[in-house]
Amino acid sequence: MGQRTKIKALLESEQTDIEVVVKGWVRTFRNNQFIALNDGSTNNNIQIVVDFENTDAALLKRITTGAAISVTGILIASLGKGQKVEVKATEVEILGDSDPEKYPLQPKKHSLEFLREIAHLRFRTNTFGAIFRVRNSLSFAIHQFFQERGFVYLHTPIITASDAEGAGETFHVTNFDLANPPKTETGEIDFSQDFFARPTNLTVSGQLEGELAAMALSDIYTFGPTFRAENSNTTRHLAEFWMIEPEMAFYDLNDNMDLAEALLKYVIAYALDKNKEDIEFLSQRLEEEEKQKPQAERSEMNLLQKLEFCLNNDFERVTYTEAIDILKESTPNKKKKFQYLVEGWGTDLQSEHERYLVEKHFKKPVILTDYPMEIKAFYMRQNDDGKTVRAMDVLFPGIGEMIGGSQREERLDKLEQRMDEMGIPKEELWWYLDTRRFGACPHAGFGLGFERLVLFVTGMGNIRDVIPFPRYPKNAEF
RNA sequence: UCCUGAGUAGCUCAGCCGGUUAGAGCAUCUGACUGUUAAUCAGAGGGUCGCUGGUUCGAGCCCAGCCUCAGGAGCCA
Repeated sequence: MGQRTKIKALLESEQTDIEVVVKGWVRTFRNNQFIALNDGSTNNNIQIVVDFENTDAALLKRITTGAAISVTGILIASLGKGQKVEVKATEVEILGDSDPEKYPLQPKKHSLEFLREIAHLRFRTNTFGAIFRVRNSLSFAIHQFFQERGFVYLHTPIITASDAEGAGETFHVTNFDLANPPKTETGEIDFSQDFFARPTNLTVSGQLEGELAAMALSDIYTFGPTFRAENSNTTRHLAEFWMIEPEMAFYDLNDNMDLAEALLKYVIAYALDKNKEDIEFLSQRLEEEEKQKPQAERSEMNLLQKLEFCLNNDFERVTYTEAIDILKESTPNKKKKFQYLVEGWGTDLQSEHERYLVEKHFKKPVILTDYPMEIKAFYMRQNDDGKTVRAMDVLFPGIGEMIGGSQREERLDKLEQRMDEMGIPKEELWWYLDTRRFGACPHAGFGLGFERLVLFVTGMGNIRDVIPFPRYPKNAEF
């Protein structure tokens, strides 16, 4: 018995009439003789032809949807239509049975909601096979992009003590017996007896630590899990998600934007090249889904066209102030179609405003910059006008904010002043402020939400479908 | 957390104005057929109508509370 060959290689094989061994999971078994077999190497199945008249009936009965089998046979040019090659089986071995009365996946369309409930099995569907192969490629491409440019991959801590970053609600980390935690004399929980001798939580961002490393290594990036305990119930938020956070010394905001745009284009192009078939499958899947919708709600471009369009056009770069002017003069604002009307300068943009700018006005990715200081984080570099900061948000159609970043405030006095104003405890972040005391330099960085990127490239509608086992309020199954 | 909608067979869904034994397609099982493409044909089995309580002679249907899911909003990546 020879080595097993993956189905992707078999389907691409130039040679036929050779003996092969294939292993995989049965998708369908038609007519008591045709097995559609898949091993995840490609979305396409290989057809196994069983000589049912000379095969034990008890064995045939065990070839059911979901069963794991090993097939030895001859790879031949297919005698039927619909596929180029097929495997004429000489031996079929059942590696793992799959009780058809209990196996939940059927050879038919299932709703994404149902598949979410059986996330441990949804890998076995065409859609999720494609999604996770694309996710893999995007992940690899991100490393390749940064490695080609001399960035250092930095592992920032998952457990942090500072709760001062203001990036959101945190999950606490402790080894206390929660039913009976040590108390101080005044009746409060005594964290001095906890594992780290202080309150700790899961990271909400590796940025502050990333900045420390950039102040020596020049260009670094992180790519790791991030945790937010916000009670967010949307199609674009998770409690546990993966984030890419590059941080570059001697970069200003323009350099930052250039890098962000280059990164996104690089990884999208990479996935289009490596996962053409998967993305084509997802594109077709979307088109069929769209046929259910009324004409007016269908998108103008299919998924492939959207991705190509994104590659071939410069992202629009607009300041917050310019964006407000555009929105003020926009038809939906004048006709009072917006739920939140745009009247003055200074408030944050609502989802509907971002969507109007990206999907209706510019019709391409938009980078908004120079937001009002009041609505942005303390570490963003202040502009000379005294009211805006060098922030940037990269907005994508259908997704909203894909990237959030800024040039960082490197001037100690400005930074401390802002921390005081916003009530950020300077003592806790002494180590962060030290970088401004010793060899401070202009620098910038951003955070890219990995699942939002996967969402865009796969064309999926819910972020819970582009991560293997999503964590969100009231859900940590699997 | 807020707004809207939904929860009926393994899956997708229908179920009239509150009225007899709750239906269909697919899946499953049995049989037939055997170059099929989510095979086809015939037959069969399969239900705590999300949960709890209430109204009523009678509730899948009406009311209240709760749970879960979806979409939108907020928080953000």
